[in-house]
Amino acid sequence: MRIASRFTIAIHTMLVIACFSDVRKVTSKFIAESTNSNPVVIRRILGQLRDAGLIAVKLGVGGAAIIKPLSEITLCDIFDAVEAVNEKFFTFHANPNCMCPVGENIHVILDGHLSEIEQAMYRQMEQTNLQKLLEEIKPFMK
Amino acid sequence: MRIASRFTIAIHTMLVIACFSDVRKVTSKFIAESTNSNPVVIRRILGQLRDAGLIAVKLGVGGAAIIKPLSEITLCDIFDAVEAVNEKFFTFHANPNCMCPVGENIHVILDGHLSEIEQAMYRQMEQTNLQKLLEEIKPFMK
DNA sequence: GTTTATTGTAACAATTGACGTTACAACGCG
DNA sequence: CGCGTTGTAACGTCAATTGTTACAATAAAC
Repeated sequence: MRIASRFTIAIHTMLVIACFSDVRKVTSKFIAESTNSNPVVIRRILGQLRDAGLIAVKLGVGGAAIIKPLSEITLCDIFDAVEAVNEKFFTFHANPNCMCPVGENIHVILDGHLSEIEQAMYRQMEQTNLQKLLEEIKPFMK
Repeated sequence: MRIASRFTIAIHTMLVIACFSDVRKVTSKFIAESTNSNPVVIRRILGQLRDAGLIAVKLGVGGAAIIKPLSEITLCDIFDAVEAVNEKFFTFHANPNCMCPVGENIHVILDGHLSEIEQAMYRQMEQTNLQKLLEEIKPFMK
């Protein structure tokens, strides 16, 4: 099991925008060069970040900017933006046999525990925001 | 992003073994019927659970049994058994551009935070063991 | 010793999702 | 208008998951 690289690319993307958007125009091409990805892939991610209300992207002239205080954007927000929120984190096998006491009750028994695991991950993701990450990068920048 | 159904099938499998192995022979076919899966798929999972030291599988005559105290087998053990342990949980995009201050330092900055998220999930998975799950199922079994 | 059910494993197909790529219409500024 | 850029559709490729068929190896039962 793996979480798609889309997540780390999205974080990287947000940091590039945060670092450069007042200095220069941050286009999908520029971000693609920093992430070693592809402008179209980046535009898809930018679209998701925009739909989540985290950034604004200028049509025509180009360029992305962050439209929320950096300290209020957590890794959780970015994760939710680029990984389908409505999808279940854990995949449950379909139609367990209800003639078996385990199969009949596995959902009732397990759903709560699985949801707690997911929540633990989310709580931790909420602990890190872009402001914090930016402060960790700054010493390397000058 | 999704965690493969292998994980919930493995939990289901362990519960079936725990419930029935002293009453009857628990074969891959029997488990496949309860999970609505396939005997070969189950045998693959049984192999992983065996390699992790959680169960023993009788060759020839058939049948699986748990070889560790139920209270000492957590969802974490099962997760580690069926999801490749050596693999990274988060996929990092390859070769970020080291000519960019963000690309150059993204790994140093992010690795620790990502690892904390992963650990939070693991800590929660350690909170639930098979003994607990079995007690939750028993009322339905009578 | 033969029969029987079962495991372990290889091999393959089907499906899905991620990522990259090409192409192009729409957009907005100079 | 001309230019660079975005948004998006349409594909191709690749890897992982799940299911399936097939079969040798195993061990108990008879």
